[in-house]
Amino acid sequence: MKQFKRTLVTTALPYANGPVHIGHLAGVYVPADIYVRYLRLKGKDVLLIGGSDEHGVPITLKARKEGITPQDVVDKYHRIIEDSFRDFGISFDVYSRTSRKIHYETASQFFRTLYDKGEFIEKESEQYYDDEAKQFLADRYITGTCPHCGKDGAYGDQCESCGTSLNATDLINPKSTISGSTPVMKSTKHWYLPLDKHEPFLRQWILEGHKEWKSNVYGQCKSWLDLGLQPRAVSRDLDWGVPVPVDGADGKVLYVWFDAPIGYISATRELTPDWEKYWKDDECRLLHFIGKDNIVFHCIVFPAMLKAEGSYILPENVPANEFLNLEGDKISTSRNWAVWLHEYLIDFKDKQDVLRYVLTANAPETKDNDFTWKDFQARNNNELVAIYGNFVNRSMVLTQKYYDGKVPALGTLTDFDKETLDSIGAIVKSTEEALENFKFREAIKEAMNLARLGNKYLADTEPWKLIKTDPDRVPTIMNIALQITANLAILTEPFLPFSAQKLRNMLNMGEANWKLCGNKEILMTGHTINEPSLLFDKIEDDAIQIQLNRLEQTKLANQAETKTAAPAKANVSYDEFSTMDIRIGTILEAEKVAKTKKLLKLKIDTGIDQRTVVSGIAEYFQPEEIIGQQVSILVNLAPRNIKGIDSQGMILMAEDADGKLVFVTPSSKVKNGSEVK
RNA sequence: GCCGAGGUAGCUCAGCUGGUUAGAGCGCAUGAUUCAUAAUCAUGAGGUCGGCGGUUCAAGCCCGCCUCUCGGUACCA
Repeated sequence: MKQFKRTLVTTALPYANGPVHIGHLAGVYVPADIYVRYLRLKGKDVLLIGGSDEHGVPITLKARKEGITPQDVVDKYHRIIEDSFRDFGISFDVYSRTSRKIHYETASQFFRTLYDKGEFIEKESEQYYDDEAKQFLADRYITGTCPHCGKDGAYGDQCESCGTSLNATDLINPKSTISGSTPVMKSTKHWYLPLDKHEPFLRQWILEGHKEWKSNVYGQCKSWLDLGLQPRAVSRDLDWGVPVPVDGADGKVLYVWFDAPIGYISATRELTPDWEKYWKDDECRLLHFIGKDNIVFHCIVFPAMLKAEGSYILPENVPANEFLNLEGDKISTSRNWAVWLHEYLIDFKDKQDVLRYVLTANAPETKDNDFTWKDFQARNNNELVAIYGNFVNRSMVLTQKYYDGKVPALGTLTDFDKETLDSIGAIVKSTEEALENFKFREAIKEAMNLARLGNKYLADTEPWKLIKTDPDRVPTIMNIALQITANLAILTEPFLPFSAQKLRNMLNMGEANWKLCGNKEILMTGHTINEPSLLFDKIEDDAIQIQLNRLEQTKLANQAETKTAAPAKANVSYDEFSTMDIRIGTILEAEKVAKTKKLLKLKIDTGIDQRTVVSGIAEYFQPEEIIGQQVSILVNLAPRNIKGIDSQGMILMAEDADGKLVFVTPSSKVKNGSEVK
């Protein structure tokens, strides 16, 4: 394996439109912090880079909604995020933000280099333009009626009520959210990064060169490469972001996906004038810690950018994690279904390590995992308190009691003593091995085995009995128990930095140094330890119940919201309404459209004729169970070809709050062809 | 539909290029113990390794089909 002189660890930039939650922590920041702390303890040259991602349309929308500027939005969340990371002990060497001047310079330069090298292609395209506000509209700035579910308030990229992803041009009756006017199509020029051009290189580099990447990462890259890469726009029409540094590009900024990863580089520049040692020297190892939603950007898009630029190194590994769920449901910022870090730090003051421990022991390394408060409590009480805290406490209390806090001298070692001392080294070794391979769950379990070893050693040697029958033997036992404790103080430092620090203070040890790990004489004979205090406290049921109640409240609030009917659409005249010809018909035949998930091909007797309609209801109905069903059908909708079938009309469906579709059917049977008016 | 990842004890997960009676932690049961925040230590119960079929002397691991979960992608008049 190649030896590197330096390591640069980047962590996905949190988007500054909300605080950080446990999903972010478990997936990215906790493992990255553990890894970096470990390397630092080993005396390695390593940097941990982070920062807030502050551009992009969602932030401008949030600002508009709250009547403040985008800068206000990002200032607010950047502060919350930065403070909570610091208080939580994520040991960034630099935590920057993409609205800083140095980032604007770095990103502009980066773009300009690629531009000058001819690495972009230029394309004109037609996009919606707001004539009143005099600006092009990003997809998110356009709302209208969803062509799928018919609900108002769908965005140009997605309908939030049915979850369908859309093109802005699909929207019925589009409106600009800026001025409320109807947008017009207008031509605009943008630059594209031709990912397809880099495909052969990426294929070679990943599929041949990095077979050691985690299977989820490797698999997703392969999936994308096999689908074929497309040119991707690097600019867009918006006034919030890094301006495109080219003449005649007024009103255009770098697309946020292009700008954000460059933030890693700007943050490093902000930190040190030697930043090129970390970015442009192939003796440096670049690692990206991310969640699975970011795999494609960090394994395909960003490397393509770096390669196109030419002077940068590429990531050596991208240890991406899966997602963490909360009490069985997906974490969601918009639904407020999350444990927010800044709130946790208040509710569980000085319990940073408990959350760090739980999130590491249950990290979503190979598949999505579930965080439950009950598990949180159990791991604290049964593992941190009972195994780690308890061992530390009993070895220190005994030392105080028998030897007045002075480390007693080692006497003659029994075979069991030697075996136990050797086990320390073995545990350190397997912890290291797990850490080197980004297996943090396994690593923390191994580290805990050291505390288990200590408990077993005390139980087997029983110094509290020997003190009466064989007092000369006890100093050796207590010396060994204390050496195990001292080893724990170092070994657990990357995972539980606050508790490890506290333990070192109790042991009167000084700074941690990984080189001492596995050493059998960390504490010298006669060394005085301090009075012990508890490392971890039990968490009682009521503290857990408070959290569960809060989540229950969120659930109720969300239900209340979805029960509220959408507001009425704008008025239409009777003449407009009467242009629609809605009839009652009967389903004669139904079959699933091959190679689709949602589509049924229906044959309808409309009373006028028998016609074919394709309908997206296959997820809710089996073909055989709807034959004979009476339905309402819009018969004069312009026909459209779907999956090679001409669809002549649209079946009317009512959508329930949970998204379930039901037919709009006459309350008693009527003749086919009856008009609905 | 297609692509990717996953489905192993009640829970959370290990299981290397296929090889003896499938492992760990937590939980549970029983016993021991009291230095310790009733914490600890030992022992034990508990699994047709998602299902069916195949290859092999031998399959949790390889192949085929099916099924469920998560993600991506197509599609929704």
